[in-house]
Amino acid sequence: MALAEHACSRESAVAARIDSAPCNACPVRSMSVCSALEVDELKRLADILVSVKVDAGHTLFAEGDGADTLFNVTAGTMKLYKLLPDGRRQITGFLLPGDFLGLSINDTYAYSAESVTPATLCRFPRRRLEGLLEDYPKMQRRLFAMASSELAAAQDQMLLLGRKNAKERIASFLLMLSERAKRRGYAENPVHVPMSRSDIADYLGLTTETVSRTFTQLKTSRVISLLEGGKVRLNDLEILQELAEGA
Amino acid sequence: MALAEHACSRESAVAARIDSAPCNACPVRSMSVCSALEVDELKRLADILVSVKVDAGHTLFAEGDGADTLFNVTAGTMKLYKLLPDGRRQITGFLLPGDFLGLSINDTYAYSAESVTPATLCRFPRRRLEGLLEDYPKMQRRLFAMASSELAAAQDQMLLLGRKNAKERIASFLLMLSERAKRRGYAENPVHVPMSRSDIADYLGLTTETVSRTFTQLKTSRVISLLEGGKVRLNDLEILQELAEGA
DNA sequence: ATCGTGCCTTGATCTAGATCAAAGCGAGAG
DNA sequence: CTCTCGCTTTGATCTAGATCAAGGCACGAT
Repeated sequence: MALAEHACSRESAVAARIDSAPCNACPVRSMSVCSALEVDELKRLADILVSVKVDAGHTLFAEGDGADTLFNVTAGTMKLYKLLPDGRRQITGFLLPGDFLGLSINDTYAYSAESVTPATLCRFPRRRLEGLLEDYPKMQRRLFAMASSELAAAQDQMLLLGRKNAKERIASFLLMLSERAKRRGYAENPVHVPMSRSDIADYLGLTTETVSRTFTQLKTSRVISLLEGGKVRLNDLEILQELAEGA
Repeated sequence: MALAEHACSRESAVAARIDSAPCNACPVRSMSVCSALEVDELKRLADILVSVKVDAGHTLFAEGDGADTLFNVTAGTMKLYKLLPDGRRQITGFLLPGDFLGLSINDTYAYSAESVTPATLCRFPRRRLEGLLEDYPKMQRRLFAMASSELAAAQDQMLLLGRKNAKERIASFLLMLSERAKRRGYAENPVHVPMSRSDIADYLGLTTETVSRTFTQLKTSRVISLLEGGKVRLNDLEILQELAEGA
């Protein structure tokens, strides 16, 4: 029996305590921290989590907020970003189902989190999840592995932001989206690109205009095709790969 | 009794099995993974590590090499970097004593590691360290905390690379170095800047010329002073902070 | 001492991408 | 059906920082 409530400090979100055997049927179980746990252990996880549904454009939390909840994306796409005082924005990552968010060193979030599409997430009280990590070292290890691969992705992104030109950035971005979709079992070619030009720009350190022009260039040179509903067909993976590395 | 040997596949490095009670006296014990262990537990760590000394400019390992060793910096400064096929380089981080390197998701390094100054490191066989992590969950947790804070630093760096201008980048860089030095108990103001202009450029996504000009500008406006031996005095932290955030 | 060989700095010019400006275009509201 | 409003595309111009080009300076080797 699900009960609706107001979930977050910001705007409205619908939260529902999971009825029964929740995690077992979870579509992202195999992708996330949960994959570290056995069926019976999952019960303890289910006990501390609440499922949250949000509309597109919902701010889950903002940089500097007290970081007492962690989340796991189960459906939809989220974006994480940082702002400079004058409003310049850097999106540090897009999250897909299975991704974790909310980790922080001190006790405040180091970035803001907002949904790109309608999304659902599992919400965990930080303290209680930490308790679980103490009891289940394999879960701790799994979380460490996830953080490590995020770190590797962050280093790739530094190379992109520091040294690649606009075309290389867009090519890399499309390949990355396609690769991630594939590993989660979604369509990898036509790849779904749900975020706006302006989000892409803020992720790649460009402007909307440059992103738009570069998409047009790639389309004109037949390397990609822009389809309906935010889908992009990658017509020549090989060329795209070369473009991405500037070879 | 120390025995010298050739350590790495690349160039020569001097490795020495530690004689006795090694970690106890280690200058960076409190800063690194080791801080998670008690004196008696440290013995097991000491058993699997070898101390390595390298000259400045020594390549410890290269991107793509088999990642079967991990390192902990005990003295000196290291740099990690990624290369594009045409030689463009992005330095993804500078490591100070206490920092860990060598983590990888698959079994190859995702970046190259080279010493900026003469350095000493502890070298661990990956398998055996992983064994230790299984036995000591608190060490696992400590490593996770270190990875998390590296991740947070990487996100800051994305903001810098994606959205800050040259002056903001240099100001941020100097403040970051000073802050890190402070937390490790080194001099924070005149701050030691051991890396070349070209390394700084490749870390900040600029060219040597721009780095040099920007240092000159900051010097001319009396915000910093360039001292002997790669030291930089930060004359006005407040202004520097404002410059860094573009306020 | 003198010579090189790498840095580092400074100057002149160029350019990729930003900025400024103005149409298209499309989905939801009325 | 038509009107908006927000997003996207395209065009014209501008500029921060890259690139090209000399010198200057310091330190190790001869």
